[in-house]
Amino acid sequence: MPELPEVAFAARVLTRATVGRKIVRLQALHPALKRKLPPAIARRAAGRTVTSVERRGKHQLLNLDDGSTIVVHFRMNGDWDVGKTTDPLPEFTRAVIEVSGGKRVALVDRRALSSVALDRKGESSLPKLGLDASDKSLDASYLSKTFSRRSSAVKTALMDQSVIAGLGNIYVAEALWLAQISPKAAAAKLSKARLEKLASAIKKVLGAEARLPGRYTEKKGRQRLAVYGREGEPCRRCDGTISRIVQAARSTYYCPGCQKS
DNA sequence: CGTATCCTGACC
DNA sequence: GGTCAGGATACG
Repeated sequence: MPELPEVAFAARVLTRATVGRKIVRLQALHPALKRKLPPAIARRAAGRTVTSVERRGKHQLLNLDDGSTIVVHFRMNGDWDVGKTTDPLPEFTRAVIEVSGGKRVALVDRRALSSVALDRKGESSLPKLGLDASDKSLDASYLSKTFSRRSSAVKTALMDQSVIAGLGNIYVAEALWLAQISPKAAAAKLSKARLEKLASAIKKVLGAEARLPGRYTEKKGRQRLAVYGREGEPCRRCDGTISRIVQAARSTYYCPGCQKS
């Protein structure tokens, strides 16, 4: 369930479950997660109080009262399951945060690609992130500035978290369709007018997702996607047919009829 | 820049 | 049994 609106939602769930509470136990259960969070490191979080939860791009940060931070990334499939300490852990639980009051938050991720790290005060395992995709100041001049130095296709540029933090494969496809820009278009060569269209398309796509009930992972949610996962289906805007290509080893869906370079 | 890789389940 | 998956990064 990645993509920014879902991570924003997850961060709110995490806030309600943990802020103001003391961490009783932090533990990675799966070997792949233990590599980044070995038991000896995880134990440092015990006894600390969660002061706040932040989201940066698709990372969730739990700030603790000694200045350390638990940094979580869901990658492809991660999600929170909030329950009581006495509840059985859901299937595919990869890490657990137990807090005072008998609550526990389980990180559920069948692929085990999620990551949890504990940074000491002053450390940061966060990569360099660009402007947050939901930031109001995202506009054509920001896009123009960051695109100018790169030779990549606009789709690849938008997926780069150091350019814009929080955009994933689905919303990039949807935003490009809305803006009528081909994913193959060279990022650096887009006109200011088209970048303006793109910036407002990004806002529109993220805004709509944040407001609507249900998620795109559900059948109902999929219906509002114009191109993602719709190879071979008719375009909603022109008489073209949605095609799928591969860019940077990821699927790209678009309409060759109305999305131009 | 593109490609391989982490990991495991779901689906054809 | 093969292929695919919404992410990110290390590598060539």
